[in-house]
Amino acid sequence: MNIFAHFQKVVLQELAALQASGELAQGLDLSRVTVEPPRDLAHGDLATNAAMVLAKAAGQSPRVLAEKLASRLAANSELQLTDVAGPGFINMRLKPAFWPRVVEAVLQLGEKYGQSDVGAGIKANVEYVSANPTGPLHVGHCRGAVFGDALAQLLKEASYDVTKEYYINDAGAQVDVLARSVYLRYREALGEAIAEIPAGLYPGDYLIPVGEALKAEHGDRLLNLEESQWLPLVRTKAIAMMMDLIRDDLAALNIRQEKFVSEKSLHDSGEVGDTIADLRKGGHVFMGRLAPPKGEVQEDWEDREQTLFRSTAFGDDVDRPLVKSDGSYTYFASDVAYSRNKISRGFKELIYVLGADHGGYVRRLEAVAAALAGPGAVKVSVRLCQLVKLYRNGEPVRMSKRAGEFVTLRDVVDEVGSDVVRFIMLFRKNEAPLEFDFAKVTEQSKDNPVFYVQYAYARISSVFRNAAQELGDALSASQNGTPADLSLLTDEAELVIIRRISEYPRLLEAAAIAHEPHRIAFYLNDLAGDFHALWNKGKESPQLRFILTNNMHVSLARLALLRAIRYVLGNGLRILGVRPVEEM
RNA sequence: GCACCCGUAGCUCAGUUGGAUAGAGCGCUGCCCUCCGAAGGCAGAGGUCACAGGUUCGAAUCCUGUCGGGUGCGCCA
Repeated sequence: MNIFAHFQKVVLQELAALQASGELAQGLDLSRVTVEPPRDLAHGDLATNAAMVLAKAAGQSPRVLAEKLASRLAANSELQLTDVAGPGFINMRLKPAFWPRVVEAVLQLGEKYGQSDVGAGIKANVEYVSANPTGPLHVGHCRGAVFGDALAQLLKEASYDVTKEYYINDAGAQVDVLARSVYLRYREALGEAIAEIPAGLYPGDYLIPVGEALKAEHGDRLLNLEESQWLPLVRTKAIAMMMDLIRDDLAALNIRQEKFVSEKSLHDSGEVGDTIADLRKGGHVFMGRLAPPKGEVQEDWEDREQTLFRSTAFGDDVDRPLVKSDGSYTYFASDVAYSRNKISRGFKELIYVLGADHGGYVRRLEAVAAALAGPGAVKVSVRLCQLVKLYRNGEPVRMSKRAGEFVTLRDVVDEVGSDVVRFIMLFRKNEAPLEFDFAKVTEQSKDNPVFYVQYAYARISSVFRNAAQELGDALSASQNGTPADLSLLTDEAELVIIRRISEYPRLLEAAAIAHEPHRIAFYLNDLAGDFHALWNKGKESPQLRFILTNNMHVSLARLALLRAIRYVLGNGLRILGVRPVEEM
């Protein structure tokens, strides 16, 4: 139940009636007609911009058109009063009897309340994390991981057919470096003294178990082989174990992607070559020269003719090379093949969650999809996540790049818990930098949104524990179908909450369309604030408490409202991937 | 040099994709509470939405330019 969508329909019906009676021109563009909550409650419960949007095309003044529409809306049985305000807004106030229906709808729909069908029938692919399989995830991966996961869930709640995906970069030079690093650990496992890890290799201790696994599997047989012989073996084993490590890290954040695509497999299967052939057929590939990059002077710049993808035809800044000077494919070439792979699996929306340092990739990813699928056939949406700065009691956490001295994702999750990490990472829009202070995020106070929201949920749960004792049978009867009289919810603080709850479906839909899960987090913080305010009123005025043994009807109505609040809090937290807590 | 992101209260940030008198938390000021319905409450002050133009009924939001901060710019992945 989305009351704004509901009354938008009502407004459109009345506009059609005006057209039928000749009071309004035919053939108007009605797509911009909206029904929204007004910014100021004094204006009413709903407002429509219909008159202002249509005035020009209809050849009428906004105020006159608004008056006509308002007088028709005034006859609606659900509306108490309508009036025209400002430049032509129509403000509508709902009859008080309408609000209980919102609460009823929440209680009836429960965990489904707020879900939308805007994405029905749309296959969407959300690719996130996709870190190189060369070691454990570090804190920098946290934000994209949480963002991608929450976005995927948000889209699911809006009925998109979502696949959560990870692209394994297992084909480049960095995995050969990984293999050589592991080979050293293998020799170490066999008893050799390896001293310091040479520069250019991965020094981390997390590779020691890989060396030992190789020893267990092969004994000392690999020692006598040429590098060209042992490297593929070692590499395969190392990548597999690194991916297990990464999957464990993600699991610690309750992230489980359902599809892992290997870059190497795109080469092995011939898809990279096929894709370039496709592009060539489409006239998107040519031999040409690139201008040297501006800015920083590149000493090893070599002007040469090379195989290029004409991405400038789709709005990119420069054309992109597909083949390196040694004849092998570029990373970009396998990226193109991966795009084609996704498109061939039927996805209509390709969502990439990347770090802010990948801003330069947006245009070329859009260009690739347009070239492969045709302009506009597949929607590409790149979400860039800005950096996370770590603090401890206000002091920046220093991270040395030497010798593996970085803060891992696991360090952070182990210290504060996945719920805190997830909520904080989502309590900022993705393109803004984020500060993460270990002290602040675990603080139990109003300015810590994680605590504030979870506390609201826990407080409600606590009310129900007490109510079960104090109200007993009457409570269980009301939960088993005997409806509470919700018209008894008349306090302003209660109505504020019902209004807030009524906005949730609209908010969820907008957040899904905009790919902005942070809106859910902010909404939950607001809803929690409304609830805490109501709770505090009950401290001042005992007659506003939830559990009233001397006024069972009011008490049951308020408990019904609390149940509705708890559903909405729970539903929102589910999108964020944060567990609700029954008690603190 | 070019491209992209950002610029909103003293601080940290929201702002329902163009709506009405721009909001929240912290901090500040003033009252209230010492209550396990605990991990405080209520109220107030605080704004040239970086700046200058433009688009229209209407702009923090869209377009152009300027200033400031961040990120990136072939044969790495």
